[in-house]
Amino acid sequence: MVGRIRILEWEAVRIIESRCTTLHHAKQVHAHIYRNNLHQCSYVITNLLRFLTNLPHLPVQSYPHLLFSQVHSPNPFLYSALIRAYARNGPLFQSIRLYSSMLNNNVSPVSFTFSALFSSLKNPTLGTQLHLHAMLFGFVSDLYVGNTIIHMYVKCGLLSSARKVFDEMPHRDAVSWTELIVAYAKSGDMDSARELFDGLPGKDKFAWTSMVTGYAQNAMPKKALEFFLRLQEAGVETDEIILVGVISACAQLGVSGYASWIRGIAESSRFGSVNNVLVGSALIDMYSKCGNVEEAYSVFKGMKERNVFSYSSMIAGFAVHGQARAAIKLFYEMLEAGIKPNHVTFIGVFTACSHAGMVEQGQYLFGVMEKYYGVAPTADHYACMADLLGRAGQLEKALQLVQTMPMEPNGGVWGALLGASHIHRNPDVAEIASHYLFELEPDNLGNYLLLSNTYALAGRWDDVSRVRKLMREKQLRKNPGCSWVEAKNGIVHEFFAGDVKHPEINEIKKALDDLLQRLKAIGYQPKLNSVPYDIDDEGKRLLLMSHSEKLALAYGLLNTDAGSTIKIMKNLRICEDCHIVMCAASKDTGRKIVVRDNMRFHHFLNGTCSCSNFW
DNA sequence: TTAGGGTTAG
Repeated sequence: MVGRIRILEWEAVRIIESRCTTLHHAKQVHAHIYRNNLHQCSYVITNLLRFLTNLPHLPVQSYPHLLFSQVHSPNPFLYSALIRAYARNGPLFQSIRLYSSMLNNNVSPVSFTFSALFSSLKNPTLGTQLHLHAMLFGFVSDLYVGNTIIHMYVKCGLLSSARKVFDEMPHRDAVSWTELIVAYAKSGDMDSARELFDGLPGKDKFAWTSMVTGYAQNAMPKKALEFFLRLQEAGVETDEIILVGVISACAQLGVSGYASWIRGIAESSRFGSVNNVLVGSALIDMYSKCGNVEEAYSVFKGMKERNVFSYSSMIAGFAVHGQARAAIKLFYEMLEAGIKPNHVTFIGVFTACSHAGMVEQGQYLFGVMEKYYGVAPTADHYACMADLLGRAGQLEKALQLVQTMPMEPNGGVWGALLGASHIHRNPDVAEIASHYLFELEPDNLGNYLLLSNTYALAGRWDDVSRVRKLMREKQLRKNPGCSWVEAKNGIVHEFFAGDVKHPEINEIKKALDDLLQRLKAIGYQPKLNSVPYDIDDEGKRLLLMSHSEKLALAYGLLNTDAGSTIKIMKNLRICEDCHIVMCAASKDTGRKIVVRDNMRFHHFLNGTCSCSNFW
């Protein structure tokens, strides 16, 4: 008889494994189990639960508990399986209650009990208590339990506790290492991640990927590329996740040479943009950040499948390149394709409206985003609206919106208002915005500069010195302006404001001087009030001449083929005078000039800019 | 029974 039951149990588990793909099937299988009088068998029900928990979107609260309650004397594995079910799909307190009732019924936990408890736990108090229990029952030296405890501490943000567990583990595996490497990377501590990685004996694909994506996510794109090359040398096969990390690194570098290099690698792998929505979306973002929005769109068009990421990246791409109408059009195409926009999509849409002065369109969509599309506006969306109204010159309305918004305005909101006050030279609104900003972001230098420049534009030099003094007291120093330009051999040259170090500086200065003379002949006047210092006009003229983007432009004119686009990147916002010069130079030389500043892209062609002077 | 993922504004 015993043997017969064992065969039946085994048979039931086999049926569970082959048939339980939906809740409906699970119920059929359960009926079969009941008919065969196996519904009290912990082993069979544990397996059924295991499959149920892996099925997505199941009402785990009721059905699994029903299964469980039919078993008269559940064994520790069945308890643990239900604990895991509750830990995964909630409510969490049920899993803790089950654990206590297990102890009360004198059922001793097994290691699986603890890994089930820890797997989804994010409560540090509970986590620490259960860690103690695991120690008392002698399970902390178990590899799985140790790994889930590390996982739990990482989720709770207690990195040092996680590290302590790691250091004390008698046996570790690749999971233990990677879990910690990723945790350090996510916390921004790439040095510790690197240290662990270097000490890892057998570096597998997960570990390599974590380093590449970690560097990419922490704005260290060159390091990310370096590790990608090392990963290839180590013979690790590239997959879509690695590619996405490297593509994102290339996007940050913004250099077209790197872009076409990684594109080639991606397209010649199994993970090309046509079939892989992840790689495709990353490429869209990369091309638009490299200044090539046409290529971004061509990747987008070529994709077989598109999701909310692909659409949102493309919309944001159009937005920062000043193609607002294309962005809005794509937004409506997205809706027609049945893809639900998310909060990021709306940021892109509002940015587009804002840079094109499309106030009514933006306000309309802001008004209906929750009602029609189920996306509740966040403070970030309010920041976009403050920007939209503010840029369009409706500063009072923008201020009113900020003062009546339903949540606490964040730095972005006041920052948008301050930026708009600067554009429209309104020191009064600028003062209100900076009052809050200096509280929220006391060390953000840009805010002090905007306020001081707004005072300067209004000629309020006493206030300028007051803000500058504040900056000195806080020991905030201005980042030097810096620009990069791609020469025709793909090498990137760097220029600082007032640069004298470049080996060809004399030729560059001569070329710039010649250009400015020609531009003056067709009416260019240096915009002296772009200089926020109280110095004489000649000093202002010299300072403007030495701006890094002008040096980069002159270098680009000397070192790129006639007819090709000159691509310049700048770490700060382009100044009004440089913007005028770029416009005029594009007409004078017949060249297309693309400038990526820290805000957006400017496409200069035949005397005009894609931003329509909205930036 | 635990580990790597793309879109965001001032």
